[in-house]
Amino acid sequence: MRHLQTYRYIDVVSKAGSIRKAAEALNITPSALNRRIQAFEEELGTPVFERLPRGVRLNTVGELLIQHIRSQMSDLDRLKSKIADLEGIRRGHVSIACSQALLPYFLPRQIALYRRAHPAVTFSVVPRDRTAAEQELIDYSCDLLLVFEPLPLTEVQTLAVVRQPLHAVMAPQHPLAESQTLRLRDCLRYPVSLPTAPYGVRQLLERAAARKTEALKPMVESDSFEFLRHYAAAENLLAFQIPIGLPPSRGVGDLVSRPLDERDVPGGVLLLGQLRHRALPVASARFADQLVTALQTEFA
Amino acid sequence: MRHLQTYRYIDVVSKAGSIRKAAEALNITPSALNRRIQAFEEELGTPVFERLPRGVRLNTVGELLIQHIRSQMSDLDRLKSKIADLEGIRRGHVSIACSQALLPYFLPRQIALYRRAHPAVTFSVVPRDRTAAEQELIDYSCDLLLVFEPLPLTEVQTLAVVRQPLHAVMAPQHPLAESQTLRLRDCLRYPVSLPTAPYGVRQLLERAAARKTEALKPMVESDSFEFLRHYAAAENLLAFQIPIGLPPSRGVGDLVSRPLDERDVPGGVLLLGQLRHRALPVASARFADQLVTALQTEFA
DNA sequence: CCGTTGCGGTGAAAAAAATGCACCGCTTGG
DNA sequence: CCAAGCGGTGCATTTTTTTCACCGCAACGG
Repeated sequence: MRHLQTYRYIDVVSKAGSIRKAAEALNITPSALNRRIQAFEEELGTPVFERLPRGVRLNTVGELLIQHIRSQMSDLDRLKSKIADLEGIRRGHVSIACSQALLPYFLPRQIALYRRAHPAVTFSVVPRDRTAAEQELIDYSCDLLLVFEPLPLTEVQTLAVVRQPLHAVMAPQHPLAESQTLRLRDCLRYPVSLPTAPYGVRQLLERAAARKTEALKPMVESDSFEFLRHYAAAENLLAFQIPIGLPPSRGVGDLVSRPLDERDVPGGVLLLGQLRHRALPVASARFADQLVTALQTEFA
Repeated sequence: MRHLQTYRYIDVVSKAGSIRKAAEALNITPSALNRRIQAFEEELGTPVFERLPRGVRLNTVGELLIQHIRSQMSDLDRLKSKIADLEGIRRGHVSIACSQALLPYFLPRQIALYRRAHPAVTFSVVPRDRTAAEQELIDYSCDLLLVFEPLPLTEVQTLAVVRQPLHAVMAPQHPLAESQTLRLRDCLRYPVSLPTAPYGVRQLLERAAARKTEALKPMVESDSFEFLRHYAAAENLLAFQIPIGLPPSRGVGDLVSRPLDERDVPGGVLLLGQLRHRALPVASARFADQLVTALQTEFA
């Protein structure tokens, strides 16, 4: 909307860190952008940016302002989606920041289900770790967050929480594939692969191992659960995953999964949330509702 | 702020009911205003006003839009007041819609008290009946509402409620001035003056009288409590008022007040509220805090 | 040490947008 | 049937915004 251009400009400048870079991104000359900002600051009666030798940065007022700008933009989106809804069009866009475990099965299924009912609604799914996901919410870059083992998130309002025990994933011919549930000690007798330290799965395992005074000695580490899963199949290693990241049946294709005994490794939690006090666009709110019921019925 | 001019224009047009009238109020030509509205509607992709033979009126989308506009404007005010606060200026404006009983003693005292601490904060006090006061909140024309015996107010969020027993007000030489508390039956033996039907005081008395199968036969009716009070002194009639509308001591100057027995006439409630889900400007929020504690300590 | 680079800012010309004016067609009410 | 009031439009005019070319400044690198 044109009357919010200045707001958009300020937003872009704050992200770019310099007027000239922002101007390039906005396809206008730096001087035009500079003048807009100056005019706005004059109107507001106070500077919004600190001028540094290598660019600009929001000052305290600017921080307040940028929050206001983001919330107003999101509110305008919400208005538009309400209007679309009112016209029966049911358009919209839903943007979700989520942990990797959601990518293979859960979200594709849920999104497909939602889009069968509302084909004009589009989706963005961005894999993010737990802290980055929260930042996406705060920036209004995402509507929803769906992460495993969140850190204390002060800006997030919980929509649903479900418990997720850890599973070990392995090739069908792995010796442990015989057991129905696995003890941690048994797992650690075999070579394992692990996600890197920031991930919830890794932290749960580290904590559990520490309690048993065992050490984790992963043969392979990676940021990618998909890689770990495939690698486990290839080299007959153990990998670890949570149920929502596993196919609905416990063994499918070239891998099987077995739950870890909760006495050894307590399950983590998977959290669906949104930015606190934010009113979501209708499409996002409806999709969130669907996720809440899906999570609760599938992982009660 | 200039970038919200179109919003302001739309707001004024919606209130004026015609583009030409609004244009006059805004000191621009109707054609300029008309074009702005057309441009905005085109940008939005849908009309906002219905064109009628004698003017324009908001359509459904327009109603949605106007809500959005009001909330955005109020949000901008809040941002500005936050900024002022941050700069230590503590400016601001507080606007209160209230019942008449608040006008003589309570609000003047409270506002004076607040302004001693924050001299740059300005106030509007508009006397309104209970339904009109709610409308003021919904329009964002007022920040706070302070009314006696509110009807069910769905859009209002309660900040404080205090009980207010009814008092009879009379000249010191009135026979009933002897008693400490009054029974309804005693009062009705003497000529009384009453506020008109929409007022809470009147309704409480009507209900109480009906229960006792008595009838109220006011000698004088008025919309103005101030008039009623002075008239009671002049003709030696009984008037009725709630404690918050009376001077702190029970008899001062040429009038005394005596409480009605609560067995006959149950007290009403005085409610302090704001628009639900609205974030108030800092000044209004602080003043509301002060009112809450004042109400609770003075009328616990 | 000095040239180079990238930054925010400015003056004047050029382009774009908003406005004012005069007018149209329409409905309504006397 | 006409006058009044309404929304809408074409065109000249005014105002605002953008561009272009340039300045001074601080940081960096040889």
